[in-house]
Amino acid sequence: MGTDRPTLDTVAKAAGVSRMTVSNAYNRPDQLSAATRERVLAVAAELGYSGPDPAGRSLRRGRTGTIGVVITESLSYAFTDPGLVSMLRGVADELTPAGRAMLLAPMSGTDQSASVVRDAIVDAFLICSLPDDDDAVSAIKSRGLPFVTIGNPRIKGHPWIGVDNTSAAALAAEHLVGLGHRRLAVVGVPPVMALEPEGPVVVSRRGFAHRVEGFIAAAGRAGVEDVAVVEAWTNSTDAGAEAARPLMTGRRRPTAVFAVSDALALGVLGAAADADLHVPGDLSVVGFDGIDEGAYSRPPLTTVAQDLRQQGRRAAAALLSLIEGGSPRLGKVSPQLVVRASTARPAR
Amino acid sequence: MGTDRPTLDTVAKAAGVSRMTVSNAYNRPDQLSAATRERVLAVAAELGYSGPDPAGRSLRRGRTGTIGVVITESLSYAFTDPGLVSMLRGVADELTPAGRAMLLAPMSGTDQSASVVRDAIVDAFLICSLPDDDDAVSAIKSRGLPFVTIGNPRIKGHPWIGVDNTSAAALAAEHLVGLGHRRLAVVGVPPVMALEPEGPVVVSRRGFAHRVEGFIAAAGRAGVEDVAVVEAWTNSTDAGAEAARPLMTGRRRPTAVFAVSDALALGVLGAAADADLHVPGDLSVVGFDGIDEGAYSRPPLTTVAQDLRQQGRRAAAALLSLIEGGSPRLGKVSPQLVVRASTARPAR
DNA sequence: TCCTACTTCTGTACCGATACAGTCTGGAAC
DNA sequence: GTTCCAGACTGTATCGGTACAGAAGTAGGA
Repeated sequence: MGTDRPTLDTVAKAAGVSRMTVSNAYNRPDQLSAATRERVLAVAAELGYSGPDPAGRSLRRGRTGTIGVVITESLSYAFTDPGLVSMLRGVADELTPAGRAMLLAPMSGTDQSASVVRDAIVDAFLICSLPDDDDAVSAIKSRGLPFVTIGNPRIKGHPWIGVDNTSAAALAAEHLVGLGHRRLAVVGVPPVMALEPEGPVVVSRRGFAHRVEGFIAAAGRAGVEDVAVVEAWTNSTDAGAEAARPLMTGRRRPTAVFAVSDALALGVLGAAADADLHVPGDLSVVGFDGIDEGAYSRPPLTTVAQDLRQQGRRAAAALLSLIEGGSPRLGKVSPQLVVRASTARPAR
Repeated sequence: MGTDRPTLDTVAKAAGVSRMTVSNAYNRPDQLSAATRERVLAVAAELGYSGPDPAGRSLRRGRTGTIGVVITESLSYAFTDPGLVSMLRGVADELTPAGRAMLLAPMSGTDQSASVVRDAIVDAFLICSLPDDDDAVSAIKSRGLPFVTIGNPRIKGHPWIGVDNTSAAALAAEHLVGLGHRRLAVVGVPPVMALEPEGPVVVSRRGFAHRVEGFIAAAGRAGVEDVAVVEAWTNSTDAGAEAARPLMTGRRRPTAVFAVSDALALGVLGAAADADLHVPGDLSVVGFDGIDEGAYSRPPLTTVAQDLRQQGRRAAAALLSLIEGGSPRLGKVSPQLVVRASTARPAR
């Protein structure tokens, strides 16, 4: 008694029509007379009924209108990664005109990740940069909903989009060696849990390791073996700066640095400035991803661009098509070396 | 017949128990013997049943485990705004330990925004920076779900958190005037639709106009009337650079610029560098928001920080408490003037 | 032996809506 | 005056679960 939320039934009784008629007033205006419809809506408004309850509707209809997005381990971390954010932006680009919402699952690192996936009220999943053996991935598989993956788990029978990190990193190596650099360094991120203030977070699912290997291998093929490797504790600008600091001094310091992400690379630029090294005069820097900020840094960053926004867009489009029963094709994206002002021939 | 997805019933029949027992096997292990539970789960696994369907469950339970987040007009734009992203990060911080997911509603600018809100399968809404008269706001009100607001729509009886943009901007003015600047400029964002590549987008819901007014008023109180105002076409680094360019030349160019967001301010730094003006020697720059990037720019940015991450965090915490039946209190956040290296006394 | 107390499991009634297959009404067609 | 039909509305079953109350079965104590 009292302040119960009105339902279809409440409105139906109050308007003196059947429940179906109220439902039709909202969903199929052509199934009833305009007069009745107006009356029903008026009664509904008076009762404070705001339309069919989404939960009931989605149960009956069998679809929810929302897409689940599952990223790395920690949502909080995801928002600090400009690459992931622009990927999300691409997803949003595609979902907005389709009128679908985006459900971000909070992957808490350890236990719940799978249970969050099991409880997600969605029509389909978009997986981005998860380890192959992640519990969330198998949970998604067993949900039996359509899904596509970006970057990491490549699952047979399901659309996938991404770059070949190994050959992409080779572009950076070839560029630097081509400019004449002979002492190189790589700033990577270890493939382990990083301890963030809010807890342990796996940050290296985006093929960072392959980028390091690909860079070293390509440098080797080009005749350069002198490649120092340092690891940043996480994929962020300040971690990049911190990791690069030791590379800035010494007689045999590298003349060029490849960072496995633009976020790190921006940190390298900062560390260089702090060490009074001029980029690109004293040090060349190459990043990876092609985030917008790279174009506005001082100097603008040379990078291996992979257009994450577009990947997000295409993945989302594929997902929508999958939901409609289509069988979209995705696949490898070609990375582009974007040469800006952070690389040059080494000083003599 | 055939490949129908298994339900509780399917599993119950196959395991020779009642539907309730299967349900309990998942939700209340203490309600049945370990042996039965194990058998039920085994049968479920064999049938490929991945646990209770979230839609059915949420209908029956009356809660969904997800929070709806409604931001400005375009989701795509939201991801380009570092301030909004860090606010989202704060929300994620709070939601992750609670095991709740975050539903981002795609506000498409015009029509659907309200219908997306009506169809959102959520327990509560977090509204961020919407105009008071937005359809989505009234749609949320009529849903009758708990909600809190950040920044713009301040609604009686619902928790609100935000800064007083007018007095916050005054901090910037007082700082600059205190340093001795007498020719000032403001980079604002007009309170209108901006035309982005993907369509018209309202970008000025974050109190930009109040910041401009607050700055001018405070400068006036301090005896400085010479305040030029330029408008960026959107709230982004490149728009900020573009808008600031005309301020960089001329005999009577301003000696200090206040940008209504850090994103814009970073653009101002870029424009200054392009014009060979030294910051802070030739030009002081103050931003607004306190985004992380401001700490790593060259030079590090003086800014009026409002800790958006924390606001997101507190708003989300309040929302969770509201869902639990609590009556949380939020309120005004005090902005902090963070003085870094982008401001100094004007050159003689 | 009977009774109480537990544990374990089952039955039934919803949660709020929509699909589908009618039923009813009034008017056009013959 | 029937027959037929389109349009407007209603009844019932069901979507997939869970809450709650009760029914067996099992043990321990008097």
